[in-house]
Amino acid sequence: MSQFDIRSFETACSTCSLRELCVPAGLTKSDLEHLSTLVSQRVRLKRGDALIHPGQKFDRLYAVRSGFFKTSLSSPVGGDQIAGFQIPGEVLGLDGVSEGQHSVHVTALEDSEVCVMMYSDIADIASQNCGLQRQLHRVMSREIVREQDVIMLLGSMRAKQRVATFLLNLSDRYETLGYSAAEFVLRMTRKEIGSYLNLKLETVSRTLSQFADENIIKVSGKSVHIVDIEKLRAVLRSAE
Amino acid sequence: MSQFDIRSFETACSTCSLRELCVPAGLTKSDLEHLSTLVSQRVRLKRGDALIHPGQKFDRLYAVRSGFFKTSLSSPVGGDQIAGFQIPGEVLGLDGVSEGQHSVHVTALEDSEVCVMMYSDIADIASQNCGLQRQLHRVMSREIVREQDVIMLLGSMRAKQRVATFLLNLSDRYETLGYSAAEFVLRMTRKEIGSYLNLKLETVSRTLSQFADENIIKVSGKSVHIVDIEKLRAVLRSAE
DNA sequence: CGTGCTTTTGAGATTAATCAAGCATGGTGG
DNA sequence: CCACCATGCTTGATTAATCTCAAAAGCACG
Repeated sequence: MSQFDIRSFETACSTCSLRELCVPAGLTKSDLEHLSTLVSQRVRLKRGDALIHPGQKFDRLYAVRSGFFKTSLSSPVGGDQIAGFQIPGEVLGLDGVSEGQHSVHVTALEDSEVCVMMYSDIADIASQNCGLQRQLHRVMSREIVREQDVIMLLGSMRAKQRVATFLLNLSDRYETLGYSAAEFVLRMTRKEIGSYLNLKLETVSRTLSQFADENIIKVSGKSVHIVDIEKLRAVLRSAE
Repeated sequence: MSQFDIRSFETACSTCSLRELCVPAGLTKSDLEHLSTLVSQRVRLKRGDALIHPGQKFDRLYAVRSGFFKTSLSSPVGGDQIAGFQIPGEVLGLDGVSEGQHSVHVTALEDSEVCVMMYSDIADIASQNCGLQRQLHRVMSREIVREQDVIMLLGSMRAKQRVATFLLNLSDRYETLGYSAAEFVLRMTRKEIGSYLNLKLETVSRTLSQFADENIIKVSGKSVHIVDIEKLRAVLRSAE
């Protein structure tokens, strides 16, 4: 993917503002020194650029440094299904380890930057460094658990509950990053939300309008303001 | 879970009939010697026994040696959602690595046996043995990809396509184990199939009957005979 | 300051859920 | 070994949730 603007290495993991949320989380200072040799480069992407596409050879992992990504799967039935949205601190490319090539499509939804880690380097360093090995396992397992959450979202909820879960999840993750949990901008379209939640875009729009009518949220285009987070949580418990 | 019948170690991985389908797949002979020290014990479970329950401390992984399992998630909305079925050669417990405790429920659907591998042993050995480290990563990544398949199943298919996908997937996996791809016994109830596919049991039953009417399969209770696998595959492509 | 894409909203169609009844199956005890 | 009971399965009729089709309004970008 040589069309990208490649920046030389500037910030070490040990001084990165994301270090507590990203791969370095929980590593000791000496582990971190090992890790820092790992990030071989950074890549900048413009909105709409693909970072990973199906069939692409796997040899590296990415950590989102800034921006916003979507991960989608191409259905054998036709069409794409969005499996997740990634924000800074989250890792991309883990699907490729098993077969040596990627099965997913990863696209930047806004101008973004990722840190590149060669898998061969990771494997080398992990075998010398227990903490880093453990952390790699944790990152992979976290992805397994995250996908289980998506399976539950799709498998056991009504439209209102899906949209509520989606908003609460985004809110949590933005809060973890130090942003407002109550106000944020949706980086994706209604259609993309629908693809993720297995709803049509009209249903997403209607559900958001309904939440607004009930004074749970305020929506204006892509900006969302969660007015009453308890009511939003209550939607999950409601039977309807 | 000390109520289980624990058998002492009898068969080494290197001579296990599942070695090409299980954790040992792709390892060299010397890797295998390392691996064999890993399987500390076997556990037998009776139908209905729980192997893993939510909140349980994570310290080991399991490989299915014989039998049949279901993995389910408890929904915050209430009720359970089945996230997958596991047959011999498949690995259980990977969700626990990230937080040190399990989030899933794993239950035997028939009398079964699993090989137990302590995670601390795995980590030790993997750091000395590249092949095994790589294989562990592959196993975890395969689980990520498997779950992506479930997300797609739930997110982009109609009832007929879901049931067809379910049958084709089971057929493939049984074939890999050396069993018939055309005839097999469903180990789970219609309700459990429905929970996995996000359909009600009546819909599962109706869809199976419909496939039978169209001479795609023969069904008699829990036994399934795939009569025309091409027609079954064609269901996936059909728009309706 | 259009022009095209996204979003909203409405009305009607469709899929699968729900409710309901009877039938098969498998395990149990006489 | 058979009868019985509990559980699981099938099938039908109706209902509810979401999709589809349609039209207009809002926005964003060139």
